[in-house]
Amino acid sequence: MKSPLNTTPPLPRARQSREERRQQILDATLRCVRRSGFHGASMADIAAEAKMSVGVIYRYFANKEAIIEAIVASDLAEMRAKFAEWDETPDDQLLDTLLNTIDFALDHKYGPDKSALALEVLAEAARNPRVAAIVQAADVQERELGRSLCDRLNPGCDRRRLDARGEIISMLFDGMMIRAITHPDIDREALANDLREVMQVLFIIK
Amino acid sequence: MKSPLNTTPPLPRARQSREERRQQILDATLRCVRRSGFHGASMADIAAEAKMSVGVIYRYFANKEAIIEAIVASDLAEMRAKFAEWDETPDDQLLDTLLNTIDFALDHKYGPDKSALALEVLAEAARNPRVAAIVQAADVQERELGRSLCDRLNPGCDRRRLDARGEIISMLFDGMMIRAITHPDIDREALANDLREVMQVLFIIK
Amino acid sequence: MKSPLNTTPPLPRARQSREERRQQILDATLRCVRRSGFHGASMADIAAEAKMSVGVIYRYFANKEAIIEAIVASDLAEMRAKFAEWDETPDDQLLDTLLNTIDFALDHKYGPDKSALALEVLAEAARNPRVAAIVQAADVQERELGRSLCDRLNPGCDRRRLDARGEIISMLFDGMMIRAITHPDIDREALANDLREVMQVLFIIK
Amino acid sequence: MKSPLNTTPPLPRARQSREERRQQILDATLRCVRRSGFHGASMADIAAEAKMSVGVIYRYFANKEAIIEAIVASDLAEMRAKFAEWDETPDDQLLDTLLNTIDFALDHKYGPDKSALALEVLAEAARNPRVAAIVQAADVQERELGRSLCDRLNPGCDRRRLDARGEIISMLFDGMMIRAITHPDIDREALANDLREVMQVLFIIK
DNA sequence: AATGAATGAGGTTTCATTCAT
DNA sequence: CATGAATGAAACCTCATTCAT
Repeated sequence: MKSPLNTTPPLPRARQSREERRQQILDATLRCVRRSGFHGASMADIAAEAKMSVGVIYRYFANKEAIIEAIVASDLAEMRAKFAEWDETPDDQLLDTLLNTIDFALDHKYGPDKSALALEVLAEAARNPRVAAIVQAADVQERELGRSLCDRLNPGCDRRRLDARGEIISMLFDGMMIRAITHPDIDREALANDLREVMQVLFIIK
Repeated sequence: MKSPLNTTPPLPRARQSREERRQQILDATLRCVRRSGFHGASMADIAAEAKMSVGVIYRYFANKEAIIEAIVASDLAEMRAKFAEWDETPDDQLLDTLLNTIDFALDHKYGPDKSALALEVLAEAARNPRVAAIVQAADVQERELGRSLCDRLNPGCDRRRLDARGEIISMLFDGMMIRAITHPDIDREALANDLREVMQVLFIIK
Repeated sequence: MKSPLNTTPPLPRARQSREERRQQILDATLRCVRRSGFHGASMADIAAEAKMSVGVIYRYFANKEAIIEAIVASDLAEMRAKFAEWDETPDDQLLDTLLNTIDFALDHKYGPDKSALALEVLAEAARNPRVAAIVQAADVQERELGRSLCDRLNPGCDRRRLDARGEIISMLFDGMMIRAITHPDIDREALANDLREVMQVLFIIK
Repeated sequence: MKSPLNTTPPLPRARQSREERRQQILDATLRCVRRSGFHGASMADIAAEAKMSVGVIYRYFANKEAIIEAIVASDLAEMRAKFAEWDETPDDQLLDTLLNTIDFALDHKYGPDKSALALEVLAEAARNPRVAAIVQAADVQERELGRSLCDRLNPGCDRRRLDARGEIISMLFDGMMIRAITHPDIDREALANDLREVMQVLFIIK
């Protein structure tokens, strides 16, 4: 012990922890990316937004791509959290819980920022294999979780049909993000009503 | 004044019309954008791909943004052509025709390039108001066409419900483009079967 | 024919040929490198020295390394030219010609710039495998030429000894470049006299 | 005197003396410079190699240049030690001792790292007057020592000739460092044999 | 009209140096 | 004294756009 008198942590620890600093950079990047896209957001922009110097960012991320990957990963983690929540719902409340998610999903996906980021990520994934790998790995997990939900709603159902139905449900939710761009001012109430009806049909196979 | 007085054409007249030239540039850009995205495609790339000099491109488009806008517009025009086709289908064949579109749609949307471009466009639209305007204007038209189709399948149905249902159908087709990225290797046959069932339900309200 | 009246070459050809432009860049780089070394010479410095913009340099060289390699290559080409000259000297004048080279070599190697560049190249070669390859490939040729000269002076001599002697002679001439740095103000006259004596011994084996 | 009043040593006293610390830094720098050259070795690299923080290095050296200068000086000191050794050799063993040095010199100069560093230093000296001054001051001393050796081998010889011969011998040894780069895979045995013969001639004037 | 060489601002990244802790 | 996070200038390189030919 260099100084046993010192009660504060031996390593003087920065004002902010390494993790906080990383998050600060990710938050700033998020704002920039929403404003200008991955390629439009320059490191200088990000640094300014995070109120840091350009150089310091490189102490926390190897390069710009690493920041992007971190954003993608954290964006996907959010969705996984949602699934975890459903996983703990009792069987008899599951269908209702899922149907009630519709309103939440609509608000979420039609939020202007949320979908913009997701589309940015997807466009990037369409070309950047590393991003594609992250996105697809996350989807594998989501499908697994989704399948177990579907299984509980349709006990004994053929797995092939289960998967196909899961895929269709995913299309619907993913499609919302595109509709949020192409038709931002829908009649959300009418849509919610109809969606609930349709979803009920989709969740119960046959 | 180009020189309307000049009756004899001393200049051997452009081998290609202005419109052909524009299209040639757009085609080249499309190939570049699919390969590297809007920002990854440089004017030099485009010029090389179009077998022109960079300078000449600026005689046909004010700047790179203008080319992008033109591409977006032409991409959307393609979809309008599809609707026009359906518009001419007799009532008694309409549902079948639409259901048969599913296979075509799957092949189309799950094609690697197609969705990449669309997502590129949508991500751009999420930020660039001019692109957003183009995309949304196209969607207004598509919805109009879609509504008339839906109306023929569900005579006398409330317009609000019609629109909501149209929205949901759009979500499904749009969602395919995202699924093409996140889950490119689906069991397309099982999916097509299930989709046909689901679509039948979606097309017929109530 | 775009303009049959135009007697000048059909391609309007830049004011300077591509080759001239390349040389202009190499010359500017040479001045910068002598002043500040390979790493000290920035692309901006080179551009300023060549009275060009930074960007144009990249139309002629892929990157800074390529410029360096070109400099290295041209530096080595110079030496090869010297050998070619000796190759055409008749047998009975060869020894005298070589001995007379000593004065030229001293002036050349002790010139302030010449050795600086060579050492820069060698230091780079000591670490950069691509540069090392260029330098060593050139040396293979030089040795071949040197061996044929040595062979003419020592007919029937064992090749192994021939090569060793050639190596020693190379050491002497290469060593001059280092001496030019560590002891720039030698008594060049006394040195030339002694060198002539020594060389005579070196050229004639045994 | 850090604190002569303080009889009890509350601060555990630096484990290493200031000089040891300096040497530690120089050693680390040496390893880094051999690996990547003066410009390639970053302060962070050096700190990591020396297992210190960057900050502490600045307590021992004003800046990076000062470290380099210290390295250059220490590199030259090594050679001086060699001369001192010879200085103590009795006259009747001197020539043999010197000739036996050849094998050592070959191993030393053809070592990959050694010459790389020396060339790095020389290239730097060719541009940086401060480094040039250090290198040249060291050479003055080496020449003095060399002259006294030559004098013992050639008693009563004219100083001008002595110096010239010394210069030529220096060229040979310095040249080895360049040959080590341009022709690293020589037939070292044949070379050693021939060198011994040649050296014998060089050491004895006339 | 067409060319493609030239421009130079702006992109990402590195690194010597400082200084609060 | 030691630390290592922070700074920000400067490095290399790219590219949309212009313009002399």
